[in-house]
Amino acid sequence: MSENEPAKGYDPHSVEEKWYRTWMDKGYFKADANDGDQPYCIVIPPPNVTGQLHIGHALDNTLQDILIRYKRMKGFKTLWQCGTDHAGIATQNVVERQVASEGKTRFDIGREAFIERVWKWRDEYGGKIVNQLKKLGASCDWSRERFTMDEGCSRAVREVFVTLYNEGLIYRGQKLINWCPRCHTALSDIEAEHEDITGALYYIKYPTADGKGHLTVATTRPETMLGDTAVAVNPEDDRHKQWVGHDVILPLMNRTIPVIGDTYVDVEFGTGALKITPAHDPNDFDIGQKYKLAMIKVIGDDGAMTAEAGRYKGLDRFEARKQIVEDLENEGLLEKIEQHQHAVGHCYRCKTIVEPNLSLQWFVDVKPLAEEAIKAVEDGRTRIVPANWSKTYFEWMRNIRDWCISRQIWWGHRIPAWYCGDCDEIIVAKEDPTKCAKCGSSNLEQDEDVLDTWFSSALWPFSTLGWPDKTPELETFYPTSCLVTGFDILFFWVARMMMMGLKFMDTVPFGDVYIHALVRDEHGQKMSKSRGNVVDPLELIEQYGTDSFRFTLAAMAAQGRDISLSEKRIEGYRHFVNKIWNASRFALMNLDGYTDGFPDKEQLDLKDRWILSRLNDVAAKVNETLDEYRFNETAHILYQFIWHEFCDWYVEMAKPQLYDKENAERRLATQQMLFRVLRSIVELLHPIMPFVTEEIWQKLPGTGESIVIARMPEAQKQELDPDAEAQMDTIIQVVSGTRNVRGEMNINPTARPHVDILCHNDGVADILKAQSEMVCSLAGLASIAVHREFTRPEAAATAVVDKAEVFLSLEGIIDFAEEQKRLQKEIEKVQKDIDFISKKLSNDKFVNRAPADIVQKERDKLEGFEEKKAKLQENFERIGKQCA
RNA sequence: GGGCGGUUAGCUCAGUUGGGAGAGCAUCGGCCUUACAAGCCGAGGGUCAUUGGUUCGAGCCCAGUACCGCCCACCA
Repeated sequence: MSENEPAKGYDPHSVEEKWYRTWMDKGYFKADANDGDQPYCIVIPPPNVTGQLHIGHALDNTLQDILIRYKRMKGFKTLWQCGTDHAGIATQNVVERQVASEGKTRFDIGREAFIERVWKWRDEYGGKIVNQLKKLGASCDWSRERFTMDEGCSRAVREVFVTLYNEGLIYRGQKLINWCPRCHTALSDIEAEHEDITGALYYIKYPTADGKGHLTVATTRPETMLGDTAVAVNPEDDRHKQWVGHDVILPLMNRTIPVIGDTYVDVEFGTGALKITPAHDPNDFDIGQKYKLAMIKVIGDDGAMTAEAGRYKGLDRFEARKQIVEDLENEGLLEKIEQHQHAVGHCYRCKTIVEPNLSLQWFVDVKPLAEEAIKAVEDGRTRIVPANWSKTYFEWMRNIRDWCISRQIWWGHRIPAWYCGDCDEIIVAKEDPTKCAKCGSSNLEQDEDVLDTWFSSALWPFSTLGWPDKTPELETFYPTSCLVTGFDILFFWVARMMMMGLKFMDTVPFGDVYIHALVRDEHGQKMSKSRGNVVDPLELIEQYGTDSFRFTLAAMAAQGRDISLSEKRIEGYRHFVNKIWNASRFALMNLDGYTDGFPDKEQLDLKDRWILSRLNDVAAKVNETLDEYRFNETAHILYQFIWHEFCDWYVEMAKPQLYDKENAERRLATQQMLFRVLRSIVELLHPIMPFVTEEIWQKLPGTGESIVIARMPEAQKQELDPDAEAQMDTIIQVVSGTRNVRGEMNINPTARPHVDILCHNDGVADILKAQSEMVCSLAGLASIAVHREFTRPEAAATAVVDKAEVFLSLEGIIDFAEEQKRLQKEIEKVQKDIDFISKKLSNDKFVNRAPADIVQKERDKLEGFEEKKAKLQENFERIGKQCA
């Protein structure tokens, strides 16, 4: 055993920790804006400070790290801008729970003290996800880590808010918004998740004021009737149109409300009569505005009925619903109840059913911003990959509605608006004002609300680079190169970054948006706590090592399709890591006598020229597929090449030469070649598997400081060698053919038989002769003899391959009947091929219309198959005689 | 209601210019051969959901159907 010999199995944990620390100490991840190279920048989708690394983060950040490491190795000046998001509602919820465990509410503590506690919480626990990203190997520039609530980001937020306000794109207004009674805040439209549930449609009679009849309305939310201020019917509707202009009595409240006629009402639905509750339904709100109806708010911000709800005051909204239905029934006003499927909005943070509520909030008029954002994708300034996501993007952008940005919580960027206590002035300013701009009063109070968390996230690509200051970072790295994220935040985040980037930087925030899929469980089910199928990436890393985990994610990341992650797969790739480890171990065990350098062209033998050609082909494909975000192809190309070409064939072919210390020159050339290829392999693999590749690279002779800053191999066209590949193909066919016979015939693997090869092609025969030693070693033979003319032996098994016949003497080794059966099977197989192609070639249309080269190819193939069949037939008959 | 995906080997999935279907795991047979049993050598397994069309030729292009999944949407 040599002192160079590494451990027999690869142990990821110590290696990972060691190298990550080293990389950090050496500052390899730090970007330098003043450096001369071309920039490449990715901004991280900032994880919530409250976050735990889940499988989605793992995929997202693995892909980003692959790109970043790849570009870094290609010599780009590379910045992976990282940081975390303050996550307003989520974080506030966490700290509120903490406070609740002490028996208090945030109101008991007060705003200032509460915010202080959130900061304290953040300082204590907010680093968790950052450390988890490090375990994943993420090569972020941690020295530039940002937080959406830090001083710089906050300044950017104010700058943007004030500018948009001054341009009239931010305004304050009474509108219907989605209200979460549990989080006690307004939400934007996309923060209300619509879910189909089976509810009920209640048919309620509204008696007419003249006492002569009634109109029946249908509603899914009877409790809102308390706030009804009209009933609407379609003026075309013969059933109801006579009531238009008359009044009805609102049951339970005994309020007289008008019947109005509007074509909005669908004659087909329900009874064709629609109750109008402007304060609690978006459509009713519009109708209410149109007809100047009163807006009566009967459901309060806590989800309980208000004083306007009369005797139902104080009841929870769902309790009130029950009570109202019961009361209507008692009064004989409930006509019927039907089952009804409909979509109900839920808070995206706490899943509580949201209430459409009338409320005074701040909004962004996004239409003008969206127009630019649409153009930028249309004309390709930003490319969405895969392209079909741009359809979704356009669809949303074209139907965009005003964005409600105020939140009634404490944790977040407080709205920079002050209200004068002495006049009606609203002051919106970057700096906190001391007195009213209109009346000079110092009786000012700042708006209590904070901004939607996504407001600050929308600025992330430029706020993190120093904006509104003109920094070298901004100059160098904006627009960023690529954004990598899941489709679930296409609207929340990507779309808004596009709008804000274009508005404030006049340029798109990123050239490419790579949208990846969702990670599901091994059966394609969405991972969720309730299903109990959530896998923890940190546990997978613990169990399989980071490299195999990352490789799995990359290998599964086919564009436009969700990932079903199975542990079996990760286990398989752990074997792959180990395979590479052991191949390196083999090379290092045969290091003695090695001197640095590379053999001259003349010293390269067939196997060397072949592997060099293959390596360059693979390098080309790795570069190409990474440039196009085809991560799964990159992974498969490398897997296939490393395992099945390099390990299975090249290393095996190198063995006899490495063991033969007599031929020092040949041995050295092979050693040098082995290290050269191995080195390129780990370099190509490094973006996907950062740790094991560094560990190996460091052990290889003549490398350098770190693989992190090594040069990514690129294809050298002059190294491609089609001749060598064709010749190796022959060798591989002969060896495989021989092995096949041995395997099928159950010949003792330790036996070292002699083999005769019949080959009429001089070129091929020469190659086989020249490589006879190699063929013997690969096929486990004692010797081979290549013949141009040869009388087929009586007792031999046969492998018929392209351009050659292999004869394995069977004296006393096997059963002739068995061999005959095997040959029969082979003949049948070939016959099928012949039939297929003959049919094709006898079709005039094919012969006449298909391109000539395709037709010729088919003819050549047919000739080959027929030749093979003839040989098999001959051998079959010869063996038949033996049987008899 | 609109839009987007999916349907390929027992399982999970690849298959980008249309030219006789691939991988990993699982299965079967043989090997502790001095890098690796987390391995080596061999084998079996698919009318590529369905119907029709374009084409000399379709897993791939077009149209329809079925089933599954996702997103968006103010029919109460």
